[in-house]
Amino acid sequence: MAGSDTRRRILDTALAAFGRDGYAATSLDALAADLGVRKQTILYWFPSKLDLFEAVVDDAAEGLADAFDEAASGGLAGLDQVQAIVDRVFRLAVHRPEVLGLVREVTRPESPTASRLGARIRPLYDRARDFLMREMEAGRLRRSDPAMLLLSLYSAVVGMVTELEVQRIVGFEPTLRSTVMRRRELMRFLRAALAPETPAPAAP
Amino acid sequence: MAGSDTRRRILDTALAAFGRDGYAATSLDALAADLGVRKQTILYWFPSKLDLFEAVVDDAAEGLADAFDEAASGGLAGLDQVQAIVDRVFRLAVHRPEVLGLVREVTRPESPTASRLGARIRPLYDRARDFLMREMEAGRLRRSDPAMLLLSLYSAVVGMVTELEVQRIVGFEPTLRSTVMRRRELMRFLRAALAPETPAPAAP
DNA sequence: GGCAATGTCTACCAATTGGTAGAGAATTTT
DNA sequence: AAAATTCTCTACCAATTGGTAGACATTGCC
Repeated sequence: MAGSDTRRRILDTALAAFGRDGYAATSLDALAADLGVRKQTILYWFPSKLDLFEAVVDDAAEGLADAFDEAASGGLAGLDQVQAIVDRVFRLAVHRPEVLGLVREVTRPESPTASRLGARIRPLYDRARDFLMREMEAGRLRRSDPAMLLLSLYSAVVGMVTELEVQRIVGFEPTLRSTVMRRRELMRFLRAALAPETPAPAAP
Repeated sequence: MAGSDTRRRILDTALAAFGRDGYAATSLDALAADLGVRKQTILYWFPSKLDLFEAVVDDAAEGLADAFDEAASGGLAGLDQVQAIVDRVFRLAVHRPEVLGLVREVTRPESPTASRLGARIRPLYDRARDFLMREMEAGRLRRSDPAMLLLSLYSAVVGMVTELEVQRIVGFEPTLRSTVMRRRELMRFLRAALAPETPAPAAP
């Protein structure tokens, strides 16, 4: 049963590599070297590079779904629920940035695995849209097109989280403190955009 | 002088390819085939693939700067100026999605050309931050950390614009109408987040 | 016409790529 | 203990990669 552990290790290392460098820039040889193993061991567990990539995508989608489930299981409502999910995604992004890098990679226009991720993500999307619709009707969120709003949310969160390097580019050293600040800023941003028209926050 | 035209064509085609498929997934042979030319012609104008990529990045940065200049030269203020820039970026993204794809490519954690784009983009960044700061002090925008806000803006705009494929993934056929709607939705989002605390919109 | 510069090409090349064939070790099953 | 299964390895391979060397054509200049 030691082999199954190898499979797990391959998936993890491949996720990191694909998410960081992309599919094309990741060679099986480099991957194998990372794992301290021969390329043929990888090809034993996954018949081809593309098969490996698809398995990694499935694995990552599962991880994402779990994270959402966890954040959505607290029975929260309105902005609090939104915040819980944003926090969870943020946490995921901080200690496993590869996952979001992989999402970015798979959403390339030419990616043959886009539909694969789509099928895995679709249920999450539907749930999120239903939630937003419900909260809007209950007056706990500003009313707008839920599908569009969800895209905006996705863009804001993933964009902010993924584009860490942009910070570095413009000379923003990403420290722990700046990460905390960014999350707070993002929440300010989201709250301002999502809060219902009739404001009731206890601002200082 | 026909050669200089070749150089231009190579830059354009390479920008499209790098922006769509990424650096590693773009081969000089494929590029040459696209151009109806031999790979060695490319290597005549650009000594290596990396040199070509850097030239493409410079070219794209120049294009971005021009777009910003154009949108910022109208002497607008507050949200109107923000909207003008968002519109401009949106327009660029619609008929030249490769440019933003390239930004995404170059902001990969391992990219050796990140600092190159950074140096080209930095002035734009500084100008934008100064603008936001001014507008906040004048009370025309909600007060917050301008650098952070700028990142949020960047994420929201580029995220929304770049992740067109996410729409497709969740079954949103990107039509002209949906594009218009998305821009409107984004502006709603931004206005809600950026408008000063004392609201004065003429909502129905 | 001669000639030099410019630009595109053919002919190669070494290195790397994903992948195949099958040997050999370790473990489990009988 | 023998046999079968599971797993990782060595030895290759054809195709593709970025890149070099230099022939060949075209153009403008004298």
